[in-house]
Amino acid sequence: LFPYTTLFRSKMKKPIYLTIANDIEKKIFNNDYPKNERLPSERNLSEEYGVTRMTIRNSIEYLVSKGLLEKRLGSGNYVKRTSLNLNLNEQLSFSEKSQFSDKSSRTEVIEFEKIYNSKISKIFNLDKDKEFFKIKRLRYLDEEVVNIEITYLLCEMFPDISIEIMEKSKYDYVENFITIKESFNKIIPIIPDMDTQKIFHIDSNTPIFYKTSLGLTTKNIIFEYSELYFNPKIYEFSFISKR
Amino acid sequence: LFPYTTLFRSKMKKPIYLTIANDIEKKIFNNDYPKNERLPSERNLSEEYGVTRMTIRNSIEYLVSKGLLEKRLGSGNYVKRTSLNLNLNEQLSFSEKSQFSDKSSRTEVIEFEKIYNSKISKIFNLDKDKEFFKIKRLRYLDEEVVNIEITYLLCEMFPDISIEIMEKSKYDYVENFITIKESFNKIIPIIPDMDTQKIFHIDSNTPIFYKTSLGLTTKNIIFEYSELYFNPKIYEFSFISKR
DNA sequence: AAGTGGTCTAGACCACCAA
DNA sequence: TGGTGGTCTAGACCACTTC
Repeated sequence: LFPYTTLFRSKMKKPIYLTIANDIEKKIFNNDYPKNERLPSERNLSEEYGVTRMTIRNSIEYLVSKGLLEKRLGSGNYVKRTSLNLNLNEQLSFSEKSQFSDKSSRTEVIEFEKIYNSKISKIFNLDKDKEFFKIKRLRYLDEEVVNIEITYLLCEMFPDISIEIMEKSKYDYVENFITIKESFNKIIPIIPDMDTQKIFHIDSNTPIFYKTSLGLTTKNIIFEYSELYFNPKIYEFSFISKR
Repeated sequence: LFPYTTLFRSKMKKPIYLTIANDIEKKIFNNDYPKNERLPSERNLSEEYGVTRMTIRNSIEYLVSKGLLEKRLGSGNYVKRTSLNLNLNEQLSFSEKSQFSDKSSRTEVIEFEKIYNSKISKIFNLDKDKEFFKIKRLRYLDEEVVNIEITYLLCEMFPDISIEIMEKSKYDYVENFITIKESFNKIIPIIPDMDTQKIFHIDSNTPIFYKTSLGLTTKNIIFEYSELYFNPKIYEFSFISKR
C-alpha cells in the first residue's frame, strides 16, 4: 500500500467561500472583471452566488491576501493591477502569477536527478536512506531569467514526476496528491555565487534575495523543500502593513 | 489654525474588536496569558467580554496578523513565543516588540535636525520649501545595535517632537495626532556603507536588508518616511504563507 | 442621498484534536 | 466523546465615498 495514503486529500470539503474565490479569480483572469475596476458589491455577489454577505467577505478577504483584490472603504473592492514585483503577502506560484502578466513566460528544467543527501533528509525529518528528486529550474519572463529554483521532493511521495510536469506548474501536479496547508519561508540577502551571477548577468557587488521554503500538508507532513534565488533587476519585495 | 486639524483622529469610533484585541495584548504582556499556552476559547472570551463569537474572532485574527497569537485547529488559540526574528507579517514597532523580550532594550538618537530636502519633499508630495525633521536612531538590544533607522517627519505636523520623545516610542507620540492606516514598505538587499559596517561590526561582504517605509493616515496623508538598516546577525525575515 | 464596505448580533452545523 | 476552531445564515446599524 502506498505509505502516504492517509494524507492524500483530507476529508474536509472545500468551503464555499474558497469555491467562490476561485470562481472570481477565474473571472479576473478572463477579464470578466477587468483590472483596476470595481467588483460587483458584496451584497450583489452574495445574491448572485446565493450565500450570505459574510461568506462573500470571506472569499474577498482571501483574494485580498492573495494580492488580487484591493479594498476601498465606502467605494468597493477593486481588481488590483498586477505588477511583476514579488509581494510577500501573496502566495502565487510563478505560473499562476504569469497568467496575469502580458509578457510571455516559461519554465526551464536545467537539472533533474535522484539524490541521497543527509542534509536534505534531516530537513524532511526522515532517514538518511530516503531518495529525493532534486530539480533545478529557471523561470523566464520575456526571455529573461527572473528566478532560479531548486526543489527537493521525496521520491516515494511523487513517484511519477517528470521534466515535462515540472516545466508546467509544480503545485498543480503536487496538489493531485496532497493538500497544501502552509509553508515556512525564510529570506536572507546573499552575495550570489558565480553560476548565479552568470545567469542573472550581475556581478558580486550586487546582493540578491535568497529564500528557503518548507511546505507542509494539512496533515503536517513536509512535502517539499525549496531554495529560490531572485533576479534583483526584476524583483523587489514590497508589502503593505495595516494599522 | 493648525493646518492638519481635519485629519486628526477621524470620527470613526474604535471598533469593539480592536479594544478587546488591545486588552488581550495587554494580558499577554502581563503574562496573564503565558507564552506558548492556550487562550480561553473563543466562546468563553465572547461570554467574558459580552460580545458574539464573531467579534472575538475578529480580535484574534488581528492578533494573529500582528504575530502575537497562533491558531491550532481543533485545539485552540495559543500565545506565540516571540523571537527576535523580524516577521514581515508583523507590524510591531521596536518598543512594542522589545517588551516581549527578556533582554534590555533602548533607543539612542544620534542625529536630530531640521532639514530642507527636495527629494524628501517629493516623497511627501509637498512643496520644496517644507521643513522636515530628520532623526537617526540606533536600536539596542542587550547592548547590541539591532537596527538603524532614519525617520523623516513634517515639522508642521509634529511641532513639539523632541529627542526625549524619539528615545521612547515614535508611534505612541505620533498617534496622539493622527490615526495610522497603513504603511507601504519595500525591502532590498544592499551592501552596507562604511558607517553601517562599523555600527554593525560587519564587512562589505555581508549584505544587509534595507527597508523603506511610507506611512499613511486614515485620511491618506503621508505622515512619515523612514529608512531602516537591519543587523544581519540578529534579524532574519521569516514568514508563513497559508494554503 | 444612495450605495459601499466595516462592524456586530445570535444563532447553527461541521471537521479536527485531545483525552 | 466533548470541546475547539472553521464555516455559514439572516439579519442590522454605522461611517465612508461618490454623486
